Amino acid sequence: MPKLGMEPIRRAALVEATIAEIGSSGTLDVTVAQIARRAGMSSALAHHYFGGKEQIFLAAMRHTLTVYAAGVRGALAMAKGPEQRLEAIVRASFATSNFRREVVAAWLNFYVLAQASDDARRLLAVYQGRLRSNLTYDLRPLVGARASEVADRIAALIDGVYLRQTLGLENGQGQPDEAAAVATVMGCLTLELQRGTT
Amino acid sequence: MPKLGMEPIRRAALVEATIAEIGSSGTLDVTVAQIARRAGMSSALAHHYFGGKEQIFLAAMRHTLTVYAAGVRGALAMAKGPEQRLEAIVRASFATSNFRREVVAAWLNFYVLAQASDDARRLLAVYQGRLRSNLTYDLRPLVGARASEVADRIAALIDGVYLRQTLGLENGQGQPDEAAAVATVMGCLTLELQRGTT
DNA sequence: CGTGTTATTGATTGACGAGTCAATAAAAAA
DNA sequence: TTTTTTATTGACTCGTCAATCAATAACACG
Repeated sequence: MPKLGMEPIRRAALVEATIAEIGSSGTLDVTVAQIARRAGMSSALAHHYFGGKEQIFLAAMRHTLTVYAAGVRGALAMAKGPEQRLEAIVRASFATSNFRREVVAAWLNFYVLAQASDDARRLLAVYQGRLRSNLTYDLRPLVGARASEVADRIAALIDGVYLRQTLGLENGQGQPDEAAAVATVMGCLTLELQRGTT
Repeated sequence: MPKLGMEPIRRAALVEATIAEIGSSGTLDVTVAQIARRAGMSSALAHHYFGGKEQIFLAAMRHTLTVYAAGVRGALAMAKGPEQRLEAIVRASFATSNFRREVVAAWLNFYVLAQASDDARRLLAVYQGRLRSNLTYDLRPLVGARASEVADRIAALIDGVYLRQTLGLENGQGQPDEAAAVATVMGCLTLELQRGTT
């Protein structure tokens, strides 16, 4: 019984199912049929709306990125001063909406895809650019000329903490430890701020 | 014209070819035939010696890990005192033998595989355990109780720097910047050491 | 020499999966 | 009510690829 206006609903369901399926298999080697089944439709319909497997996955990552960006904006909105803003960025990076097992798995696979797909590479560059720019902006008043260098370090550390989550959860169950992740990064950041402009 | 004692030679060739092939495609989606062709043999022979695709890849990573471990041991051998030893570990992590584009690509895919394959997970755990243990051992006299925390941070940073290399090289050519990588990690480490036991 | 062992491959099998298409069904528009 | 548009799927095509196998060739050894 086809109802109208299904497209956005189907798309959203597929995006969600894609993340879930990658999270549960760990791999990008998920069949369109699997994703579609989880989203409650036939694989033909998935192809109909997205065109192809890679496009489904890119849409999923675009969505993840959007959620992440919104989180950062939200956290920044209520931060006062550079220090608080920096902490807001870090906290947002590990906020529960992004820092779930499935999402982390998707990120990891996204990095892999970025090596082969130009579209994925561009998308990833957007994320990295934004993060870097956000960090540098608020680091400038605190560490001056070192802002750029420190931003790189913090960004790498954030990515590294993500990366380690994928394995830390040996079991396959359980969610990442948000507080520990924030502490790890903030520890480094604090030291950098104490050092200041040198 | 079959010559005897080919097995070790073939195995080595396949291991090397695997890294190269993954490096050039970026993906783990490399066919056994591709690897075998690059190694100068038929795919049947590759199966003959290794049994299956995953085993070929695991052998390649085991080899990479061995080379890495040897590098660390070598660097440690000529380091005097904890500070020098720590720097040796960091430098070895980014030594040219490990820190090549293809090898980094292989690492990345290895992390992905570790989510799905128990063998890969175990192997990765070995690496992480060794790194952590090496770092903690030499951090203890310098930062005392914080050793464990700092080791985690440094290890995450190292992994993060690796991760970022995969994308930094937008072109697909060019090799990672060893000096910059070392500087990034040592910068953090230096701050931690300055802070000392607090 | 035979006989067994190691090396090697072309050809084949069997499975799986992406993407297409024609057909069906319901709602909306005319 | 006919017609068009949107939704939806089962069935099919076409490739690809891992893995197997039977066959061939050279060497070692008694």
